[in-house]
Amino acid sequence: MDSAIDQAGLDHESRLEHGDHQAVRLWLRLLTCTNLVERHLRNRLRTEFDITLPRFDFMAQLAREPKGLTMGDLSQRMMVSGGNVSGIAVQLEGEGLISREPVPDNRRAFCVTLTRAGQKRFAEMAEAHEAWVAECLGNLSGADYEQMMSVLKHIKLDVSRIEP
Amino acid sequence: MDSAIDQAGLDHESRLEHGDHQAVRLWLRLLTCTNLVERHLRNRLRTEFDITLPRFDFMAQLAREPKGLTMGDLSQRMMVSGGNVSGIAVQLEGEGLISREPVPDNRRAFCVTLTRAGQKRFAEMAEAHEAWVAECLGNLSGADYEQMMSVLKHIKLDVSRIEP
DNA sequence: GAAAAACATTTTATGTTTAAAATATTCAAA
DNA sequence: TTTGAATATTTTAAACATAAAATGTTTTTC
Repeated sequence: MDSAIDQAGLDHESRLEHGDHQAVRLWLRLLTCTNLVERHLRNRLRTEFDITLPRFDFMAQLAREPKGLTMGDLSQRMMVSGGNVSGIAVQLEGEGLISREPVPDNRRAFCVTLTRAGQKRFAEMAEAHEAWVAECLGNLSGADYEQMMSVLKHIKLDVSRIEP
Repeated sequence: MDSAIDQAGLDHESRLEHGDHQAVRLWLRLLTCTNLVERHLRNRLRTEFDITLPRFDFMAQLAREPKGLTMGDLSQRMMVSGGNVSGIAVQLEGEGLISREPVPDNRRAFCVTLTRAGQKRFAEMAEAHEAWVAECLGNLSGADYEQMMSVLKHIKLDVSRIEP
């Protein structure tokens, strides 16, 4: 299991040399932290709902777009490759949680929506998911929260400026 | 390529509903941001050094432990499973970048070290890598940096308290 | 000192992820 | 209108990831 991983202070940050720059230190801590939370959420989704994080993300995107999304939209919003979305869609369709219908005026595209069953299932999962996230990240002051949001937005901008 | 992903403001955060909690907003922004940087670094390592991020991480761990590490140490520090580390080690050994030698007083364990060639190759990559990270995260004030480090450490503690 | 437990690693099976190639459709000129 | 470019998706191949089983080694315990 993960016990070997969780037990000690040995993680990505252990890669540090004395003279490394601030930026590298921050990056490794950011990576460690995000991986930790992501792994936690992934485990809980698997053990409590028998679903993977990508499938949950897929359904989450659809949940807030009742009109449906195309495969391309989903790929973009989930920030993963098209082939990936394609594979997930086949599985979720097989389980009856989503439906894919042709778009009238564009025979290349599919319109993907949550089925009634998919909506119900997602609602249950979303509630639990939100509580788990709050356990991980909910312990911050309002000021800390605002600061993080602001700095992260700044970083996001910097990165997207590099590779257009 | 990734162009479809990089072009717009549509990403994980687009999953948000109006009433969602602070914690979820912060989590999605954290995830988006980390993925963005990670993808950027992965792409540059691939295009400029023809190496994957996991292999780079593997070598980075060894670079700062000239005495070498066991497979278990590497698994722990990289926060991945043992089987995974095993596969990467076979490849890097095949390329002559690392060596695995038996440990005198424990015939179960291997001592993994960078070869001379591995050290040389890693030094080149590390320099470039540090510059790339600085491009992404180097644009923060000292105060922002300190704040981020502190909040992330706090989150890390919170998460590790949940699942022991 | 033998049996049992713990340890370190590899192997196996399964699944995820990505980039790139393939397929099919739509749009824009010339 | 047919050539070519752009779009939307799926398929493919390779790398990566995990859990669980298998192998061999060390330590504990009785």
